[in-house]
Amino acid sequence: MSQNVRVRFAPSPTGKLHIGGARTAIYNWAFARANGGTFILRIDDTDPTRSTEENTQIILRAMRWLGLDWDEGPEVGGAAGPYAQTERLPLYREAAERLLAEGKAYPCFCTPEELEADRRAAKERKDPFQGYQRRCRNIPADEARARMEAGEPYTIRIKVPEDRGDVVINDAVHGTVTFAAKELDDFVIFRSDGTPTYNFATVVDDAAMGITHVIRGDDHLSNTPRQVMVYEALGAPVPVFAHISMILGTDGKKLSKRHGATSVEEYRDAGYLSDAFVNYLSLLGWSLDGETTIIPRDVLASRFSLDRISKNPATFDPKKLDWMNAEYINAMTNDEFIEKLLLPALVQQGLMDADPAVGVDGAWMDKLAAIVKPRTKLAGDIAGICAPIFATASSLVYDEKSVAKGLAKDGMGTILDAARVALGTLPADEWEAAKIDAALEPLPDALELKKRVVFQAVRVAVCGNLVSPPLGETMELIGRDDCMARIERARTMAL
RNA sequence: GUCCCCAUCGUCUAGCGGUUAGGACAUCGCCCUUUCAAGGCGGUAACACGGGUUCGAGUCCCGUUGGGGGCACCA
Repeated sequence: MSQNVRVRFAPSPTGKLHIGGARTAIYNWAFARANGGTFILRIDDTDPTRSTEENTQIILRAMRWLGLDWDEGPEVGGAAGPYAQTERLPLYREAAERLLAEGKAYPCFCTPEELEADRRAAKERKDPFQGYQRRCRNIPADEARARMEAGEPYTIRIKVPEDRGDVVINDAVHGTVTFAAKELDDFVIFRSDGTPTYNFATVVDDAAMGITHVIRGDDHLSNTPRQVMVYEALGAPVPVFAHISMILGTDGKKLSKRHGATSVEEYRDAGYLSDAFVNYLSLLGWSLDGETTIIPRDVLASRFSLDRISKNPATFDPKKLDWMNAEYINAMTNDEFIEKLLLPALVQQGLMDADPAVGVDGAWMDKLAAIVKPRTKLAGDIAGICAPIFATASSLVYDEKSVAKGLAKDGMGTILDAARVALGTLPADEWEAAKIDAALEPLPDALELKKRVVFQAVRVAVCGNLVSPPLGETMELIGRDDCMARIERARTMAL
């Protein structure tokens, strides 16, 4: 890539940043980074009725969370600004007037009704060409000017050159795509209300901003020949296109609200790690080598390439995302885990003082992290795992089913009594996992019961649940006195 | 309707004329184990269909079927 790569992500602030948009942003960003290029963020808000400032902020926030830093765009500025289309209106007008003056575009006075009638007629006579019938294309220039000056409403249409042959697009992912010349339409570039249409504004901007590669969704592929017409009329070089396939829901249908979470912020709030999320999304339609699945963002930023983008539409698989998130969590050091996930979760649950300096025993915290980390798939799991540990003998919530299955049975009281005695021999300063385990270890034989039954009973007594992290570790963290008190309390539930 | 795109395990994909069709998620089994995780080992599972081209086709060509997208004074 010898030229200076300039790419852009240009979302419309008509909604939140969704998964598909996020992936497009990631690809653009990664491509720029891998080629020492410039990544531009532009807000395509030419549709004032659906665009909102609030959505723009949501998108910027999502981009920051994803860690996709832009070199030019809102808040950082740049030489090619401004970076919101509503602030570039004069540029579009200027460009349209130039095309008008050069005879590369013309005013169209057709009313919506006339156009609709033409469309219907074309459909009825099964005309292979269903586009604009070019009624106004040959109105003499002076007549057109007179009607415009008289205040007659008009749109501006691009004039597809008579001799323009087929439009051949060389797409970086699809290869050569040909659109027949007869399909080309004199489409509207300026509305009668004086605003530019998307296909025009985008090209004017991309040309003005020197965009070299347009990486965007497949849904724009059919628009591309139209846009090529604009580039040519403008006399601007046509960029390289890379059309990436859509992301589908688990049912193979286009991703929508009914597939559950579709916006980036929902994933952020659900407790996914930005790194894992970006890694997962980058692999939806791209591969490094077909083998590697864990791809840290710095590798993505150095190894991303257009030629390894897949043509297939991809189905979003939440299960794999979950796995990847757990993978990233597990790869964290204990300290990282404590700082980024454990502490914040505990503080949020009110289990810990907001001031991290208060009441945190480093060694204790490290042991907690060691048992919580491998059990955490999502940040949201932490509170549930920690709850029994942070409870007290009186506040601990006993799970009904667990009590019924593991505690409220004949002979269980005997187990608790034996456990209390065994643990009672352990001095407070020797209350550690290995010694707790050792103290409990002879019980099954002594009581002539299965290991499982014995430990189940103690587990439910101490943790309130049949499921918990390893007993010894857990009991060490809970502390001697509280464990004894819990067993005491549980004794009343056992028979 | 018309134009364009797409087609390998359930899912994401590797493959770029000769492979026991590879990896990952999911799933199943085993090991570890006092429960749950984590980890280790192993299994099930795919070239949509039909024609060509070729000594040889998952790979190239055509068609069919099936999905998706565009065809607006929406982006």
